[in-house]
Amino acid sequence: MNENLRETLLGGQSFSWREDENGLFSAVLNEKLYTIRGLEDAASDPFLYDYFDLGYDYEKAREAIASKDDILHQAVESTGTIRLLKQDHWIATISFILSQNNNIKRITGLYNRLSKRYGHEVAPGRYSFPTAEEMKGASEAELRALGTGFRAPFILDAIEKKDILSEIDPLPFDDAMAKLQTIKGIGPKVASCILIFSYQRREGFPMDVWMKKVMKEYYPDKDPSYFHPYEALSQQYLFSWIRAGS
DNA sequence: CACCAGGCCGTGC
DNA sequence: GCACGGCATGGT
Repeated sequence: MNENLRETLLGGQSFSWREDENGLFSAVLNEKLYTIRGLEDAASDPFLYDYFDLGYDYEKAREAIASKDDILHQAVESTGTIRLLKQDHWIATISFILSQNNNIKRITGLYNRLSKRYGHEVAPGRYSFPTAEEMKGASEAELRALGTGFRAPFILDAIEKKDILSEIDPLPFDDAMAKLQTIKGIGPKVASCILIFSYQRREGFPMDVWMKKVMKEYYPDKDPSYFHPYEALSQQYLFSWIRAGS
């Protein structure tokens, strides 16, 4: 089994995780500090089993994607298995609002500053990401002071409209996309990330600056439906591949 | 100094 | 409908 846990956890779908000098991954989730070395440490924990989507056959998907065309074959073979995490709706929403016109390193920094400021300490020096309720009293000036910049009013709007997040699940994909985009600062790219990495919608295909490059160069006459039924996973492999230098 | 980062909003046509 | 500038901040 060739799993690329580092790419899954630190490659841009979650900003909750960090890797220490011994190769251990840790994150505060579900009011607990989780520390794992590999997926085998997650299988026995019900929360992590769900979070890591362990019930899905990623090996089968990987093979299906790799056999689709030469580019996908290269992309898949360039890395180990990438999974689609099942993250908390609120955390994913704020995370990807923070992600716009930003880079992974700085997004992670903002995530941690919000946690320290509005969350609570769960283990020494480790803070939970704040719930919408915990962020309720935040002001725009305060959020800007933490470095969120022009995204500050978007976060405030998300707090205001947090109830939307519990109404997404039953909706068809396009309706779910549209509903998420009623929150300021959420456009098509951010909405698709939220749907994939929190609502298990595998038909999402986030188009960021990297993926626009991939599509223009390798799939000029194609659109995301070409990758059906593995849109999201194909996108993850292509994203990882192009970002690593193809 | 420039340009970029897992984009979106407001405006103008 | 599409094109464009602006936007906070930190890194290269």
